[in-house]
Amino acid sequence: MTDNLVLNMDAYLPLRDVVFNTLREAILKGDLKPGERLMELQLASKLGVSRTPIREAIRMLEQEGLAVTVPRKGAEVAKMTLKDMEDVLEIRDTLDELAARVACSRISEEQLERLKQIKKQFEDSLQTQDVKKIAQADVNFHDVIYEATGNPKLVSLLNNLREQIYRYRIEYLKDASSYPTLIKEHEAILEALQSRDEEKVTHAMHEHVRNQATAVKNIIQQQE
Amino acid sequence: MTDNLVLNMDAYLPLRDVVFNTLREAILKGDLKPGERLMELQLASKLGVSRTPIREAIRMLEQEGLAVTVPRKGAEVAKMTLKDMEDVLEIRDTLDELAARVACSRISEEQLERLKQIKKQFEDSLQTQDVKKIAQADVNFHDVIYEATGNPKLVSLLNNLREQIYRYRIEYLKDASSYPTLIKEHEAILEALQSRDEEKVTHAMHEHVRNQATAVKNIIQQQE
DNA sequence: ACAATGCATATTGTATACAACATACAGAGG
DNA sequence: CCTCTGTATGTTGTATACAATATGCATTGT
Repeated sequence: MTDNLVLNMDAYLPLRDVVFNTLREAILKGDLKPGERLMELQLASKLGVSRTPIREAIRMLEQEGLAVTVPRKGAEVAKMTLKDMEDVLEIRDTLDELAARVACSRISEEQLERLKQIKKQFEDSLQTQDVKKIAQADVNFHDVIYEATGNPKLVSLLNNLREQIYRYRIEYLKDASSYPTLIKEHEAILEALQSRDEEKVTHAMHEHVRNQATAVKNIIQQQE
Repeated sequence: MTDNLVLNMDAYLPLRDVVFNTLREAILKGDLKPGERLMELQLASKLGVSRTPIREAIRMLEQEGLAVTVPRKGAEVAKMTLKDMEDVLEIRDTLDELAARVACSRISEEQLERLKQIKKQFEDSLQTQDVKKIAQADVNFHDVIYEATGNPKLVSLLNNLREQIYRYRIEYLKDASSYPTLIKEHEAILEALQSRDEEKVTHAMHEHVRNQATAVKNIIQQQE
């Protein structure tokens, strides 16, 4: 029998996951604003499903830190104060450093090659002025490093932390004056990884994240 | 009007939270074993509630990493391989070090005093042979440090990581031969915090966590 | 004997119904 | 005018009903 027709049964996703992804996207893109109420019936009718998958999705968002619910009052999009952001950035700094250090010894030649290409793509994206494209290219760059750690739990933690600052990072990337610095920092990280110099890698990554942290904090303070 | 009768309305907890806590406890205590199926109807009748709160609790456990669900198959208690545990311990090591470093500069005199008392309580608990009591006393010790960071997100992350290794840590604490080392390590951490020596604190904490990590890994290997 | 098929059953996925509670507002009473 | 209370309404909390799918087993055909 020909086994070329194993059409992927991954097509199915429970509605709760569809709803979860949809709401998460909406929150990160800013379509759902911090403090905005997440009313089950309203969301259900808007998304054309019943309350059940909505509720389950909300429970998941809650655990991701993207929503907050008060019993018998309902859920709302999580607000991020400057303090919250500082707390997240403090953790992210440390874990990104860990990821860099671990990746340094575990990254494969093939992954290094891919990182080099993606670094170029990032630089190209800076020309486009398309902020979301730039953000995605940056995400890709760091994802290679994350995956090189071979630690899936670390990867998902870092992705979660990144999510939480996404809204503000987008603002930061609108400022073209920071691009040269970004390029240099990526360069430094790549080179350090290529030479497998743990000291350099962690330092470069720390520098990179710290700069971003400062920028993000400034943006929040401006908004307040 | 007398305002002394503000009896706390916190008495109410949604069933989903009750179920969540119950299941989490059961998983951590080992009453629900890794790989064991979490069937909604069965749990519902056992806990005397309907499927709805059970399902929501499962979604929460899922995000905590304590349960894994396959669509249309159902949820089961997460299995922990040696690799999974190593991944968790790698993260925990780094974050505990971060917590120690941050706490070092932010811990109050009052908290230091409390830490000192709790350290004594821990030492007392070692005499009792009651493993769960010892584990709790150890948790208390570290909790003071966590809270001293003033970073709630870090606290909840560390609690979550601790949860994931709880089952194995219990085994580790059954071995009385490690007690003297534990006492010394706690002592070193406390002293370093009292002298506000960041270098010493992080080193002591790293040492402490690393020892525990090694022990936990040994236990898992024995079990396999 | 064995593979394929169909059927019964168990279980999850989703929708809906009902209950409990919160909120806002109007009206009664002071 | 103010306060309190009752009521109407909206929303969440929980239970249940129904649909779709997975699983195990018996049966059938070869």
